[in-house]
Amino acid sequence: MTDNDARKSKSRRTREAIFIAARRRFAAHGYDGASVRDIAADAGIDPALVIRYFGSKDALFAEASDFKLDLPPLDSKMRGRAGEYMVQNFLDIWEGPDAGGAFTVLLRSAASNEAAAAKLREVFATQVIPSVAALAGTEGAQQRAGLITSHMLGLAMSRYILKLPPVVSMPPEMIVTHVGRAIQIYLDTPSDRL
Amino acid sequence: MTDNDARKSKSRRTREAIFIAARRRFAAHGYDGASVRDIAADAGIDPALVIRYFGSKDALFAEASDFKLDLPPLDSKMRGRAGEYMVQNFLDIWEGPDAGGAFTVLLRSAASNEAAAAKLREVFATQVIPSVAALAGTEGAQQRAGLITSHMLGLAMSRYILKLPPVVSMPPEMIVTHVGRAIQIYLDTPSDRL
DNA sequence: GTCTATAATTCGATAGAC
DNA sequence: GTCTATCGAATTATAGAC
Repeated sequence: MTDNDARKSKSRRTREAIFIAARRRFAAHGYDGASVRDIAADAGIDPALVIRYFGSKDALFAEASDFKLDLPPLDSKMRGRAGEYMVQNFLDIWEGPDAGGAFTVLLRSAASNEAAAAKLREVFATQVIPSVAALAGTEGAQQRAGLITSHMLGLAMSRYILKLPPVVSMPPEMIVTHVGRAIQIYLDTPSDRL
Repeated sequence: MTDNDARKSKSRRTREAIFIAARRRFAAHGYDGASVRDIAADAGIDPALVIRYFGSKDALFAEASDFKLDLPPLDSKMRGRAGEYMVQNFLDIWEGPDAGGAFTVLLRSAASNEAAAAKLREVFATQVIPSVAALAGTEGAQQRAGLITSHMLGLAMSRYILKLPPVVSMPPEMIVTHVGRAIQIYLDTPSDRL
């Protein structure tokens, strides 16, 4: 390993440290509540380096909140249990191995930051609606997706952001069962009854 | 009307102007996004007066976000349609004559402001849970209220905060019908199946 | 590649004249 | 009762030494 490689490697690790600290700070306190100084302190480096590596706080936020929902392909043969499946997948995003991730960053900030809200709308339009359309047909897919998202986002708000005690202590299986059933109804409602 | 009365009256009107401007600013931009200077500019007065009348920005926020859900009494004789009734009532809070009110202030700020989140939890505990308990019995009332709130808050987030296009353009009757049915199921589920 | 020092704003809050 | 002037702290971002 040459000196050049060593430097490059250290540079990459510094950038990574900043990125991880930023995602955690943004997730915990939102865009406004997380300062560049705080992020730098968490990462153990100087605040100036944050700007040097990412250009601006906005650019860092954009990168920290960029993510794919990664909805697994839901074909029509699993129709009957798609609701439960979607809720389980949603819980995995929040509570799985890489929790505290970009989704928390986005939702927490979106309420008072227009850029974050716009990105959330984009995720909805490009990832949620097509996924619902693939499952229940294109007709009424926007309304179905809207109703489903209304429930899912509220679940995330209640459980992870506001931390309403009864929702926090609810076991995952209970959430999957009940919310899954509600989602299933939204998927099964005939288009002409929407 | 004496000089004293006139002064008092003007004082009251100034305070009112500050309060209205504050509620609108907080509702539109959240706690952090609304500065005392902005609020004063909207009210057409000097920033120092905001502090003079309310003591601090925190105190002003507390007053602007204080509200009662004012859930109408739901007795058990309207059981079958309670879900739709609750959703209609919820829509009225947001879209009725005094929209842009304290609820918007609270929800928008709660995502990144712990004080606002705490107040929202208090509203949930002291107003939502008892109302659900009166309707469906005390057994499992917390879980029922949690599931119902998960849907309602998500609806508010989608329609009023994030403004997801399909949810924004959804006619109220459609929301009442579909979300009302989901709420109804949460109310009707037997306690031993929760 | 990293840090010190600081510029340029913006914030909430205060003191005191009128 | 209202405003002018300003303080002290915090913010993002930059310039330049090492």
